[in-house]
Amino acid sequence: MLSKVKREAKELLLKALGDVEAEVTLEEPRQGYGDLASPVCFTLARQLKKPPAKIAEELASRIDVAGARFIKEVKALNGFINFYFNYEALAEALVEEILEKGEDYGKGEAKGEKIILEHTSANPDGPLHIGHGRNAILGDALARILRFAGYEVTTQYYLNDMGKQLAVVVLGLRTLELDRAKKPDHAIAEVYVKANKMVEEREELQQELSSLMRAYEAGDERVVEEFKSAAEYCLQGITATLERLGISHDMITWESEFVRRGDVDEVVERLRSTKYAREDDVLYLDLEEFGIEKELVLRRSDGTYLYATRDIAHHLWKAKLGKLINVWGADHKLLAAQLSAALRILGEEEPEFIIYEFISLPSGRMSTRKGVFISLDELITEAVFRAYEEVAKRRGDASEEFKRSVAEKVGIAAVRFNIVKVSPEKAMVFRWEEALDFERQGGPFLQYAYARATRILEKESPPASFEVHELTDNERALVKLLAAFPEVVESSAKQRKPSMLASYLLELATAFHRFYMFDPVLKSEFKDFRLNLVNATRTVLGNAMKLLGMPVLERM
RNA sequence: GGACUCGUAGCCUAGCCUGGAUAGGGCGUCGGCCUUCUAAGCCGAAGAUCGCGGGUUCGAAUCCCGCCGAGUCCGCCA
Repeated sequence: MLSKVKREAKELLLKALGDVEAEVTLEEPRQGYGDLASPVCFTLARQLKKPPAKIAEELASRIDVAGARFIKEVKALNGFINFYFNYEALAEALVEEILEKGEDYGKGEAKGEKIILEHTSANPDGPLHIGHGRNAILGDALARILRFAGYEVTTQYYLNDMGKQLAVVVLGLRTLELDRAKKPDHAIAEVYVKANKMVEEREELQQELSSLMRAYEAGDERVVEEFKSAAEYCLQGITATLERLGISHDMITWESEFVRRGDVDEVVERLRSTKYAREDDVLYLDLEEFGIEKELVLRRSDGTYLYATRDIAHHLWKAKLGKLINVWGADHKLLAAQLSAALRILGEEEPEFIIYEFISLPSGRMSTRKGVFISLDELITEAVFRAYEEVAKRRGDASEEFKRSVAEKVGIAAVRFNIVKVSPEKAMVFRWEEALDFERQGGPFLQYAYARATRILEKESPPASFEVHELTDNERALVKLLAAFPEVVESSAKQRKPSMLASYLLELATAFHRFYMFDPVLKSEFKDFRLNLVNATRTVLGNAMKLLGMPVLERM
């Protein structure tokens, strides 16, 4: 809807410009300068050899607003052209559109493009820690946004089953007891940490580890069974955690598939015949031409392949399924560059990478191997517990079931929102006080706005017809934000930035809370319109929260 | 040492890609608002050399260059 208004403003400007050539841009000005602004006169100033303010005034006086539907007034100020909306017309058309489209309001046209979105992909050697959580939450939000924007998205978990980590777990399971009472991924981590120590301390185990890995690569039936059951057991725990957060994957791809199917041999042969290949006792690619100093080793002197080699084969395979997007941690930047270069050499399409920086502890980096990490389970549990205390304090008289259910949803929303609202390129330091401090503008703040809207509508449902009065400032702010939602979805998808949607949600919820404070609905003479506005706001809040995977609450 | 990312009030953060009018928020601090649709809310105050220096531009937090500081990576690991 906002795009319609922008188009109208642009047309008015172009018409007033006549045959003067200029690139007309529109921006959203700060408060007090109208609803849309164009700085076009600044670029024209040199061309016309006149001060911008003068041009703006002439231009503004030439704009005829009479035939416009959503623009009411145009003013020149400080060299800018400022447009003022006809909020009454806009509100009427907008509210009708939102109520008609409902859950589909903001949805983009089908783009006819398939996307394979890889995210989470943690090694099956223990539970997800909060760093993996950033990956999963970011990836899942992105998947939801892309789908809503009109892309056909398949989410993928790439399971790294050929690494040393899983082999250490398997080795450990041969002698150590698996604690079946524990959540599977946590039990596996316990074995992993112990086994790692053993391997470090006893040399003969390192031999055993290598032969175990070779046996797995060769497809030794008994060993394959051991690896598979260990990985699957761990995965049970991991998917349980993800499920609690509302995250799922459409497909899980096992790394070992590419080796056994011969995909890796094939891709190595292809790369070997290019001019970038070098071969002495090892086979590697010289990637200097791509600005990468570090050579990429494809095959060791003992003839085995490396993780990166297998990943090239993996990407070649999945590129056939659609456009590729990978959510990877910052530690994989070099690998991402090397992988891209290798694919470029082969003339294949390169994946797009969403790189996120690390979440570290005040004491430093997390490490599953050392057992130094905060698991996502811990974080969720603590957040839900904290939420429970809050509900108990505020709704002490409510049923136990109500308190538990609200606490779960508030906790999940808080965890997801806290992570998704900050840009991925920002490194985070995890502190419990901060993670559990339900900040004023966090997940619960959004859920509360939704619940407030719901409670009003429970008391009285919005009538089908309504008259629009002259809007208050709070109503205008709300209308403008609601109108912008489809554009926010579109650019959030295009820029692959869920955090944009998070910022939008905060603005929308803030606008609604303010409206709620100052503009009574049920006791208003404009009740009919306001009920509809509340309904529209609730719809958009719900749609937007769904895109971030946040549960909504009817009451809290 | 090299490559990449980040640097915005005491703390956290938006804006940076695509340059525009007084740099948005939040936490914390101080002061207000529940006889009115749930105060997980709202209003107000104080708090910013947008790391530093230069350049481009009518105009720079935003683009370019240099420097400083932090993080990450630089295995025949995954």
